[in-house]
Amino acid sequence: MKKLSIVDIANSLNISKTTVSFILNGRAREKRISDEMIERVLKYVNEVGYKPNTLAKSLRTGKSHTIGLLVQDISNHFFAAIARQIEDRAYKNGYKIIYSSTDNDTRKTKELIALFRDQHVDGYIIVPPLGIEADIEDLIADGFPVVLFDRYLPGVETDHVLVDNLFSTYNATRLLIDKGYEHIAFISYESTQTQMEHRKQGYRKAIEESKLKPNILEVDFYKEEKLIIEEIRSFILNNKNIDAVLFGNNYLGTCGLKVFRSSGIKIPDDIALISFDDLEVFELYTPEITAIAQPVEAIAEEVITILLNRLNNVPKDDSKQQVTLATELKIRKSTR
Amino acid sequence: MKKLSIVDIANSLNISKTTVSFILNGRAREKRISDEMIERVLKYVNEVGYKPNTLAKSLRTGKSHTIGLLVQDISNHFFAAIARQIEDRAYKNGYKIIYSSTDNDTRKTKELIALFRDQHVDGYIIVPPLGIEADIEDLIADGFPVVLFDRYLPGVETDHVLVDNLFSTYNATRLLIDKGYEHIAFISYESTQTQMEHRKQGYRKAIEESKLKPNILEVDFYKEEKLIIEEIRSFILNNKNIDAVLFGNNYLGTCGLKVFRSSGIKIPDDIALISFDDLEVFELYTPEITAIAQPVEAIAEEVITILLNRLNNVPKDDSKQQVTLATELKIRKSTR
DNA sequence: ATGAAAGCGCTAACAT
DNA sequence: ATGTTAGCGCTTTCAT
Repeated sequence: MKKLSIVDIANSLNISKTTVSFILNGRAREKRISDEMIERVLKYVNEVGYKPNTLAKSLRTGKSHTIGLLVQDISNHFFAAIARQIEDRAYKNGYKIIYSSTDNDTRKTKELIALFRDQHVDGYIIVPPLGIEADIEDLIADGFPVVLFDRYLPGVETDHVLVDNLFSTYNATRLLIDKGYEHIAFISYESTQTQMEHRKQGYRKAIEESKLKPNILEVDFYKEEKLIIEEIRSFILNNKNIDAVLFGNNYLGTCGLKVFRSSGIKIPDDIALISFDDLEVFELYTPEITAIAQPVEAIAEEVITILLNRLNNVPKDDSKQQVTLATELKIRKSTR
Repeated sequence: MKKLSIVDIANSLNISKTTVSFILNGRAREKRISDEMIERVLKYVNEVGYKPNTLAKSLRTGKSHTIGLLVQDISNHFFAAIARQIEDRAYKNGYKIIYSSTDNDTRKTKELIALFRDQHVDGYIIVPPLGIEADIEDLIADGFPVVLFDRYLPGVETDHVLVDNLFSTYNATRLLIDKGYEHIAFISYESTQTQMEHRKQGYRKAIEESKLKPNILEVDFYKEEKLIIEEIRSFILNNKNIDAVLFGNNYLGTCGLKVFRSSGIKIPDDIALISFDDLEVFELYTPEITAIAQPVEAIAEEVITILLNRLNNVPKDDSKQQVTLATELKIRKSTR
């Protein structure tokens, strides 16, 4: 059973392929094609199970109905959960997703963007690493819709959806302060990415407002887990006065859990703990871990809605859509 | 800056596009094109940053260098972790991934396969729901490489990579029996999918060998979490004699944890617990949960290797590649 | 050793 | 109201 083309359909019906094309693309009315013709074509097409060749269509129209999704790491639950939602909405709207993990690696990301362009991707959803500014600007200059999330690129005007990182850590730190903790550490990455910067600023703001002393550990993102754990461990062990720790993301939070558990540090009696991002493990841990939950569904929803609107040229106006969502501090048992 | 085509290159160089095409596709030698010509073209192409249009190439060659990946749910860690590895290897070998989650929904999967075919995907990696046999057979009949994993479709000859489900649960159940548990329940899905069937059989075999009584709860896969939790809870509460439970997968395992925790059931004192699949939460739970760990990396590695070989027509022989990997029973503290 | 030209399947401007 | 035809950018056969 060879694959049918539009010409085969036209020949079988003794009409021109133009007519078939118009009918198939819903432009029959506009072209004033007779109802019976429409009926006949549709019926036949359906009967023989004809499917237009999307590749040929894309080549002709320049649209691929494909969205490129670049997250930091698809195996991290935060990104996987968002990818899942985006995928759902995209497929429902006739878009396929091609995706990849950037590993926060600028070079890899550059290559990936080139690959996606090459593939005639219609729109981009990107969790941008640093150093990718120019590539994003090129994309935009060439008229591609791109929406960033989780972080943004200062100086690059794009659509993006973020959470209120600064307030989130400010709020969490305040909780700790209000509970009477006085030596609160913040553990994060050596990173100037906006989300991490803002989380640090939120922490600092609360600490300084209360005339406490900030104590920050920034680990190397690219180190392997074992080494990160050791770094955290020696930080904790060398700063005996620490009575509470705020972790900058879910990964660091679980690393912290591993450190405390293996070092026999009791939560919250010895040290209190709050982590950015919520995870099932935080809910199920003993004691349950207080966490800053990002609104995963809302983020995904905003991202894909903005992109789909751009793809359909709505809104007509050119102003960038930049939304900031609130997080929820889930207060559990990891603070006294 | 308009995108350059092969014709532009040819014109600028005052040669024919055929020559350019041959050189670009490494067929210059074979066509005995002069070294200086090759040099000149390559240099120019590089200079102006020309990239061939993959769409046009695909239309012409029928190859898209795209792999379709259909997992049950990309937000489940087991699938996300595998997807991640597959993605890495695929990109390294010049293949893009387009993916989607099937939700174990036959209709959705059928549509997705149709969409992928339509998109001229070169090869398929599928976690098949039931009822998809005919579609898979069509794919194979039409010459597409397809490799299944996690489960297979009895009666359909394909490449696949599985784990030794039967032995895994047999082994885990034996552990429980050896420790003296006598009322061991197995909680799984109402499902005739091979992986679930085999897990059940392994459990049964161990139980029957020891003249114990099997006690199985099978919940509805499609129910929402809350209801599944309630179902598990009432099962446990109505079977007071149960002293150990084996869960059929990671999702069910965490549901079990939630039930025990909220019902005040102590692990392992009141009930022992083992779960299929390993998860960070099992490692960090108090007590640490004994689990059957699947070799995630090995699975991904096998899957993509088999597919890539097929795509490159290696091995030439037609016999199906079917591999079964061993799991590892990580004995921790959830049994006495 | 290099080039002309057909054709992959589709859309759309331009006839009629 | 329907058809003719010229591409989209590429590969590849056939000619020279």
